[in-house]
Amino acid sequence: MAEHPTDQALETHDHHHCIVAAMSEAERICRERKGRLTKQRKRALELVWKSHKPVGAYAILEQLRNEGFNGAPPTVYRALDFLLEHGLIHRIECLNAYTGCAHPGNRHTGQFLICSRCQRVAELDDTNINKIITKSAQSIGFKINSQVVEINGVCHQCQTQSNNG
Amino acid sequence: MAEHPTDQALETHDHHHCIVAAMSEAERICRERKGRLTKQRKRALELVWKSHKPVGAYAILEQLRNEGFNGAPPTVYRALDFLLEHGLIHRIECLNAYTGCAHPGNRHTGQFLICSRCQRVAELDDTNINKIITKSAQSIGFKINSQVVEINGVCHQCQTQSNNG
DNA sequence: GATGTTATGTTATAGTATAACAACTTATAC
DNA sequence: GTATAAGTTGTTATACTATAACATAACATC
Repeated sequence: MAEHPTDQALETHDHHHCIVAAMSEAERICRERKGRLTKQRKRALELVWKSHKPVGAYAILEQLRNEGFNGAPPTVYRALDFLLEHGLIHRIECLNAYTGCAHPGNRHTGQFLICSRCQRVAELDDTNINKIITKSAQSIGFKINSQVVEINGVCHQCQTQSNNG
Repeated sequence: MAEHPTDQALETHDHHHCIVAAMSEAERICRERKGRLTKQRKRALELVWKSHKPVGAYAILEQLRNEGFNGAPPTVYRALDFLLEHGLIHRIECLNAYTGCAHPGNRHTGQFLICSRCQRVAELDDTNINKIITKSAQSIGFKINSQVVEINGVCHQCQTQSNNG
């Protein structure tokens, strides 16, 4: 748990619990789907979950290298691809970064609230948003494969306190 | 108008008209806001509008170079920044590319339907989508600055015809 | 025509992602 | 048990996207 002080200050919940829960969910899902959650994939997932801030592929790479893996970029991108495919993480397009999926299992479309102050991302899974987007697309005959909904702004916590980095 | 054959085949409307209209709108808006639509910015905007496919910054750079400008990446990114600021183009996050704004004027949030077959992008400006997203964010105290809504799929035209690249 | 402001030129570099091919592991069948 | 096929990782090189930093030029206003 060697996080930055700011990270710790911002965690109002037991984030360790998040990680443990996410990992055991991932194990279960991969077992079910016969996906192989190898050592590196597992470690990559843990690193993604380490905070609620999305992490870049190269940040993960650096961590892995610090831990003795001697990987190159493709190693990390492959792990991320696997995790994305199995719905264990999401990619945040406007940050070029990755974040743990709050409701893993089936590949689904969430909405992401990205705080520009604390950099944390919260995942909504508001089916109303999906529905209205789907409806709007259907009305002009567009067939949806996937949706990207990313909302930039300031989270509640950061609005009500001023001492954030 | 030296477009690829596929581009031409896909254009079911007089796209030249789109460009002309967009440029004159841009002139008007810049005059109004006292933004300087310089030669390069203007040319960049025209190149963005050249098709309904979003174009990357380096594609624009290459075009400009072909035309005798001897610019470097910053030249193009600056022009794009200006155009984004004045609401004349949009950035498509999941493509790292730029597309002409269908309703320029004030900086607004559109929704983008991205066709994976023909690569064309259609812009919706569905206020219902904005509203429901805003509502959902507000309900957890999140203050929105900007929204990214990008919908990947297949457009109506591509669904009903098979001869698309 | 001096001054401040805005825009562009230029060089270098940072950050993100993938192609292509080799080597190794694992699972399964024979 | 070893041959085979499938999946995973290693390795090198490179492509693509974006910005920092500083120099120069164009423009507007007085």
